[in-house]
Amino acid sequence: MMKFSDNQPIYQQISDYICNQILDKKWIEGDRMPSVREIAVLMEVNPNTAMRAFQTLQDIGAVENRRGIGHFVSEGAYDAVLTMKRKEFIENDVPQFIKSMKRLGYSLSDINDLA
Amino acid sequence: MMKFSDNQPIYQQISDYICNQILDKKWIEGDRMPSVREIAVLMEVNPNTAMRAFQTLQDIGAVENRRGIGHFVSEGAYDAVLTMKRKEFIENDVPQFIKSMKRLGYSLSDINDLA
Amino acid sequence: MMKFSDNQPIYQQISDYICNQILDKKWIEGDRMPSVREIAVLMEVNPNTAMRAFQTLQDIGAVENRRGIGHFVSEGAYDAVLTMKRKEFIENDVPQFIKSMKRLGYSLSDINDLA
Amino acid sequence: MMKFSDNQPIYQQISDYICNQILDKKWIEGDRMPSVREIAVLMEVNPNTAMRAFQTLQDIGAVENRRGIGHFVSEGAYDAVLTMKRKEFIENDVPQFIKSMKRLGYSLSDINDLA
DNA sequence: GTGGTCTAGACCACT
DNA sequence: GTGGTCTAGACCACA
Repeated sequence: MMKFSDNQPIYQQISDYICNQILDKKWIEGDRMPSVREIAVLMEVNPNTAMRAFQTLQDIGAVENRRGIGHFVSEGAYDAVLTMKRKEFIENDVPQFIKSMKRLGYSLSDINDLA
Repeated sequence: MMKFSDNQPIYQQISDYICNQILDKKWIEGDRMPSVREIAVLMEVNPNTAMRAFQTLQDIGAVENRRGIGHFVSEGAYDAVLTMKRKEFIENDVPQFIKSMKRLGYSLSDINDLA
Repeated sequence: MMKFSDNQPIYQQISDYICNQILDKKWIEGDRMPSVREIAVLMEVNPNTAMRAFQTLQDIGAVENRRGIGHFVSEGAYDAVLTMKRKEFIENDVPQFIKSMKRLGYSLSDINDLA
Repeated sequence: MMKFSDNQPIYQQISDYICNQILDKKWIEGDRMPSVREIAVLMEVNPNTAMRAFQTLQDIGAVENRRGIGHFVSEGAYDAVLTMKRKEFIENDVPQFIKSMKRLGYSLSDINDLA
């Protein structure tokens, strides 16, 4: 169902995947998400690992839990995730990318050609 | 002396730093590099960690060891590093960057404005 | 209708709420209580959860069930609840409160000022 | 070595214990803490459980980790913990305590006599 | 030696 | 059924 890379913890890859689902509006606010066990089966992962993904999502306010019922995409999840990811992107990814780019002798128009 | 991030091994951060010194022509081919111990002290790092950084540099042919004397920037180091880093950049960094960028609703011209 | 905290079972929060109604003499002995279904709807809770709240109240003798009719505040409910809650308060809550208070550098007169 | 209560997760009781050590100045900033495995043995708990305690402490900034070396009481831990615990106390514990107290017919001078 | 991640599987409280 | 916690034990990367 899903290929995991080795240089990042699986639970993080799962929570990133879910964030992307939210950003792509495939899962919208209020939606009930698959249960921990379902995710575990779908992604061929231990339930604990799936659980941990949900917990990190809860920490950033993207997901909330109704006890005994399941996890839901929380109110304002889209904005919360978008804002957080954009901040990370602008503050970390972009400067680092630009720095590497310049060091390696490329310009943004080169990137444009590649994209 | 140097701040290390948590999501990447320290030895790799050190070897990246050295690669950048080479790319920026601050250290050029034939230069004698600081000893493992000097690096360890300067960067407040375990000597084993500094050693491991040198080993990865040796593996990619950027550095060579003259026994009993020290480490030197090897012949052709600049080209070797540049080629390798460019390959990584084009194959991994650029596609990933573009994907994030699109998902977050930015375009290359936005990036241009930020840079 | 009601906000539930996460660190305590909902059925317990409901039964506490009802105990408080009794202590505050808002519901007095012999009063007919809302039905399980009514509670469930009002509090947006699973009927089983509401049911369980009633059961714990029955266990401590605060509520009695007349079959086919409904739940009633039982004879002596006020005294029973008061006695039980006081015991809990003196034996558990007070010592724990005092301990936290001291550790955080407050005295009872500080609390008095806050209250 | 330590008795754990049933109505709170063990990992939380451990992290509370550590917070108290910090508040009581038994462990001060910069101190190296026992390793995860040591804690696990001392407290007769699974290493994962001890680990989780450390992680919650890291989240609140009381503890930091030097990779491959161990966990340390972080700079400013005392203030961070004190501030956080005080906030919780004033905002949650005190009002709730006062409310119970009044409802059960006690006054602060009664509490004073008990303390 | 250290922490970090993961699996397998159990048990529990709650809805 | 749901999530939450815990154990036992493994493997890995890192210092």
